[in-house]
Amino acid sequence: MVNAIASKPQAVYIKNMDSHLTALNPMQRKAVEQLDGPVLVLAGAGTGKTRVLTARLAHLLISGKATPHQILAVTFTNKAAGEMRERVAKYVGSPVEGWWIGTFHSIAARILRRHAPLLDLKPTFTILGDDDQERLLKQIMQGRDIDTKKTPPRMVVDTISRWKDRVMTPGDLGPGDASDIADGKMREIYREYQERLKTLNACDFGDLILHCITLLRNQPDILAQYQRHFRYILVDEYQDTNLAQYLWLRLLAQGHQNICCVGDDDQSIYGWRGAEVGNILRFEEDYPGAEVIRLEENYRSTGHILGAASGLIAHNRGRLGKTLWAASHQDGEKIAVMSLWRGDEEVRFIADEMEKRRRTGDPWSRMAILLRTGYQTRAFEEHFLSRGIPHRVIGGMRFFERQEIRDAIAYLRVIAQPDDDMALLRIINLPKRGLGNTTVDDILQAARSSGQSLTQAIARLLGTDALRPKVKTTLASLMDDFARWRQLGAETTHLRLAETVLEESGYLAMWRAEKSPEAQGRLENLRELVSGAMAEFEDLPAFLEHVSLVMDTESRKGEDAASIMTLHGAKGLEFDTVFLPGWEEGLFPGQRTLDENGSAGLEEERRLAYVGITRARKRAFISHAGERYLFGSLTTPLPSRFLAELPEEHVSRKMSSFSPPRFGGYGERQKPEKPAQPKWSREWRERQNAAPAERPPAPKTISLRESEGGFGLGERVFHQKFGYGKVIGMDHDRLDISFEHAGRKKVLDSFVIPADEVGEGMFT
DNA sequence: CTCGGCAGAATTTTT
DNA sequence: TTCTGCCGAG
Repeated sequence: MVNAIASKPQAVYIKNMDSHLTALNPMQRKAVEQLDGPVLVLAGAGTGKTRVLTARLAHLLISGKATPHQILAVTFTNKAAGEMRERVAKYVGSPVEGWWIGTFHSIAARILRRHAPLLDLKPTFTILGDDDQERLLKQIMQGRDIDTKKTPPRMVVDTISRWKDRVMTPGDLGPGDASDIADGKMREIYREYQERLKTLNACDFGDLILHCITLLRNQPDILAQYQRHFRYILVDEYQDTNLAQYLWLRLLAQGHQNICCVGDDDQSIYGWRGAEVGNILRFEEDYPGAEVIRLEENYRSTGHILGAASGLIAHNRGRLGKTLWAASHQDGEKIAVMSLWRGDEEVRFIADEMEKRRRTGDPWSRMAILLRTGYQTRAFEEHFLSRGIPHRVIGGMRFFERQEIRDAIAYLRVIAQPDDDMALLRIINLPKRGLGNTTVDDILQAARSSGQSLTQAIARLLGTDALRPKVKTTLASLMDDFARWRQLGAETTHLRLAETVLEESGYLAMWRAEKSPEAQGRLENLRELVSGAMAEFEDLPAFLEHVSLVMDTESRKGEDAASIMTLHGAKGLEFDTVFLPGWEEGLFPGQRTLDENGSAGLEEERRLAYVGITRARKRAFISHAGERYLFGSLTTPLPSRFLAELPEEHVSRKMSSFSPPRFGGYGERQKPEKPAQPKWSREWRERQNAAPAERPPAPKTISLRESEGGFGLGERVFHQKFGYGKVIGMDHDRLDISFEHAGRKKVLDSFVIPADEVGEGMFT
């Protein structure tokens, strides 16, 4: 049985026996060399965490304490796992295939497949993505007459996932749990959901860990095998583990307790999806005698950046406490805190600043805009597009989550696993075949009452008169198609198969027929799926397993482009120049977080701010606007409280001198005059005055244009809407301007500024 | 069954 | 503002 766990033993050739220890600082070296017993490595941002992790792995091998197969190394993301594999491969001459380096979920799935029958599953069980989960739950809810409008299935999915994170089965729920959701029927829904999963021979992501725990708890002999087998355990991003993952690790580490967890409590930003900072805070209690090693020497950022970040995070309670210090003795530039009048001005300011940096030789790829929410990206994207700034929006819709990709995969799933009902349901009427809700419900009904899968039920119904003739013909032909494709799959490559299926099913034709601009992109994605993603795998089953676990593909990299992404997406990355816009109350910290999670939520937001600042190597710009269009209406947010928490000695606060327009804009309906100072300016000042002495002074408005009419004939000016132009006439406060692109217009002088004040001149 | 129109909502995200 | 999902009409 133990041999079943390990794949075939391989010889390990070590390159450069000691190279993994050179160039480590004393603390890093300790973290690498302390191999036995529980170790917690508190690795602050930029302190060389990955390097320690891989060096430690190499050290285990070199010291002869373990063979590759006896080490379990767990990460959260495939990206992190991939990087670890890659780095380890540099130390070791053999390929790292078959090693136990992977994500929690992929390793759990691997264990689970070996013992599936013990959990009432077939080893071929499918892993449901969240859209499958959502559709399944929606079905269940509708079957129980629960209004899916009042209770969005998404919410139910999340609720169940959170329960699974906390290892709660339907039986563990008290009557009070989530009684406010779904008419208080959550417990029954959850129970039915689990039953349906079993029937479907499927697991969701939570189940992978949960079933594993059940297995290890109920089968002491199997647990003992794994405990013996994994002599050393390494865990990355420990602060992100949830209760289930924590227990899973505990089970495996019991006994030898050779577990090394690396993490940073200050970078715990996934509480909302079940991560328990408590796991890392409690480590020493959980593993008595644990060695705690702090990595505090930061190799990434300048002194000012670290000072500002440290000062901010110091406002959090309940942290283990670390003091980052800069390895370089350079303080660098202070963090620039920018107060701007309007959201669009903020966008323009950042674009200006980026272009300026670009002109001095900084590549775009070393600049990033980090945002609290996804929808904030749009404004930047649009502006960058119009200005020709190369950029990349990271995050967004991932490749395997795209509709067309999931559809195509559903076809392949039905071919590989005829009983995969979720997949069949997805494409049964796609492209439209006249198999609508009524028909599908009938079939579902029939399948459920006979305990068969959909495919089986359809086969049976085709032999009866239960179906309308038209429907019967359609279904028969669809089933014939699948039978033919399965046959084809045995004869040709999975790539060829995929092409044929997409073509013959009419799926490609469906998109070709659509005239929308996206349709073209969808076809390209499908081509990419076959020639790119699928081509990397041996056969269809291998590809499908990968797909169910991995929702990520590397989009084209290597091109020089600035990054636009959420703060969450930026964790683990670094850039020379980082822009952090939108630091406004309600947005960052987000209103909803505050409402729902109170001070714990606030602290997590603050950690997010900390993560953002510490992404910067050389400089950071933090900004907020006094007015911002949000969902179509104008808001006047206050500056984020985090701005006031930044230590004064590490920031320089600047304010836009661009006079706020008193009207909506040229040619538009005139709005009533605004107060001389925006709301945020006054209230912020009040807050500053009320605050203790160490609070920063209120930002000063220095050079609001003294008076109107300061323009001269022939002067080059800039207008927010019309761009650059030359003054060719004046009449009191009205200027006659010939714009370079917009032509000749008459505008109020308060709408334009001298062209040379655009960009750097905009601030004092 | 399909399509068009309208109402309502709109963090953060991995596996 | 923009997207989604639902309902009603054909």
